[in-house]
Amino acid sequence: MQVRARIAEIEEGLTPTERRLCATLMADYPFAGLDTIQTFADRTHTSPPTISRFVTKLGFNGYQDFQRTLIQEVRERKSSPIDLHQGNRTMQGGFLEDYFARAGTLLDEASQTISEHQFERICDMLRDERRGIHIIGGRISDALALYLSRHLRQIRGNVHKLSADPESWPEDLLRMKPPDVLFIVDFRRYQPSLLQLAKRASTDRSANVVLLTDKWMSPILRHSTEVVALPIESGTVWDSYAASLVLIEAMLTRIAEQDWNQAHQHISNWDSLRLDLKEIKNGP
Amino acid sequence: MQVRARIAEIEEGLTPTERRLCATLMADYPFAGLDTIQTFADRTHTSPPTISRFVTKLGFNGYQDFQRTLIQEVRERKSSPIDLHQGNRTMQGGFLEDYFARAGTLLDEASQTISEHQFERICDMLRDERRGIHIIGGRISDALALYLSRHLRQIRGNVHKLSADPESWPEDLLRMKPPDVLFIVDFRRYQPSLLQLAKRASTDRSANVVLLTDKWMSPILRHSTEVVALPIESGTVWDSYAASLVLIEAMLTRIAEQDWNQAHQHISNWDSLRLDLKEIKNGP
DNA sequence: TAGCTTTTGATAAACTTTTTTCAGAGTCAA
DNA sequence: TTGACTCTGAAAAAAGTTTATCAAAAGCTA
Repeated sequence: MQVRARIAEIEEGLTPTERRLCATLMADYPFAGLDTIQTFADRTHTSPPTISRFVTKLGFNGYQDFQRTLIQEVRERKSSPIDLHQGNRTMQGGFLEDYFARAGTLLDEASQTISEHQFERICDMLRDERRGIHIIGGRISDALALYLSRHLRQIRGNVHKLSADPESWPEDLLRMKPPDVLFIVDFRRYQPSLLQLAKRASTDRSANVVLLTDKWMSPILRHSTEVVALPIESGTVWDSYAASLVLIEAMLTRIAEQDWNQAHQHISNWDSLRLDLKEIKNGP
Repeated sequence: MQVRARIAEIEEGLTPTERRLCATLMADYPFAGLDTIQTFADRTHTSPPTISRFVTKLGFNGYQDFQRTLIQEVRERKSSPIDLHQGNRTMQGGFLEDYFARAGTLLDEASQTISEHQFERICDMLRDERRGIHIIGGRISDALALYLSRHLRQIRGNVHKLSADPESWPEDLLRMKPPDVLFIVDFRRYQPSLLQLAKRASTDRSANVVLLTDKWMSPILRHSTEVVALPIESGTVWDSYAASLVLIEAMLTRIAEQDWNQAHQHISNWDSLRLDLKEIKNGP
């Protein structure tokens, strides 16, 4: 309650008209301050200059500065439920239970973040057998990329997992051709090398770049055909990638269900192949 | 959710760049839209005209109209904070929303499955620097094992990720010594080779085997010191490993928080090393 | 009441933000 | 490849918003 506090502090030294401003602001805090200065003036039957002087007295650097501060406050209040949990955690003693609850919240948020349409578009792309699929992740998110590629390979062919090592990327780039898809998982902190890769893939190789990132937006955004930004803040010292995993699973499920016969065929082939290999390995 | 809904409606007819705007807005909804048009353009690496056209397509009467609508939404949501999570649940949405809901259910079940005590015991083991930690997963769950090992390595030393290839296991086994931990992630379908590994590790090398499996119980059960069985049935053709990921994240968080100084030291070292390798930090 | 100070709003200037215009880049079909 | 088309951003124009100036009004003191 930064602004509220400031007002309380200096209210003594204000003029009668300015006190009216305070009252109006408090009555509809903080939204009264989010209108234009003109609207605010009309509502209080004063004039823009009066408002302007008022916020300056409050210590702000103009009306726009004041507004930005208010928005910031609203934004922070939104996330405060999570902070509340943090306080209660030690009291309740249920670290694990609490953590699972937080992850659940992340999932709820995530399902709002991506539209069904976009989801279908991405699935369609990944399902399309005419397209080669190239998958890579950042340092940490690479585990997710790996997960996707392993499973996708069970459903369809022509799936390539790019190595984390940039040395091998030139070859990978050469293998990409127009309708192909480069699926990148990139969470903060973003790696410049991946950005380069995405740039090359989209400009030189005309690949469709699909980006899975967080709300701070990997710079790869610029080179992407599709961008999905998921919540990752767990309210702890570590980010949580639960939403990403679930999204990836949802995609795989969707792709597999759409043409179940084909997918099933693939899985069967793949399984029988595994058995063969195992027998070979185990030997006599 | 007026604006959200409008976006979902017309998303089909949008250009790639405009879809990126959607993603950015959704990722930080609705605050991304409360900045100036210039700031929004910068964040999305586009230009003000693009944003302006976008909101017009959305049916607004200019950017300021758009902003006012967003503020109105915030104002209304403020009075009923619960509806974000509960309200939409009952409304049966599309595939994606449904899938996320199912995953949420899995998490709820999972938090009942493992006791806080057991959780603490496992964390204590993994935190103990005197023990070497050896990690491996089955074919598909290996991605989870990889995730665990990558992150654990940020917190403490002496963490080994075993290769999926049994050829290299003899060496790995030789490296294990009494108080060490072998952390195995094994979901159906279980691999006989992993069972062999677990058996050797526990009998010949006296390692503590910690097993993360599903309710059908990997046969490794017999050789394990600790067993955690998580729900994985998503109600679709594919199993979901969301609960496992969240559990692993919870463990990492717990371990890191417990001795934050030490973990922080590790992370800092690790980060500075990364910076030397010319990687950038991003985000707030 | 006169004279002084403080407060306020009309106006206009300064500034910021948004929209329009226009040309170049890219895409697609023939 | 060409030509028609769409998409995008730079620059300029327009619109909108905020602040500075200044004079009138109000309050206060003698």
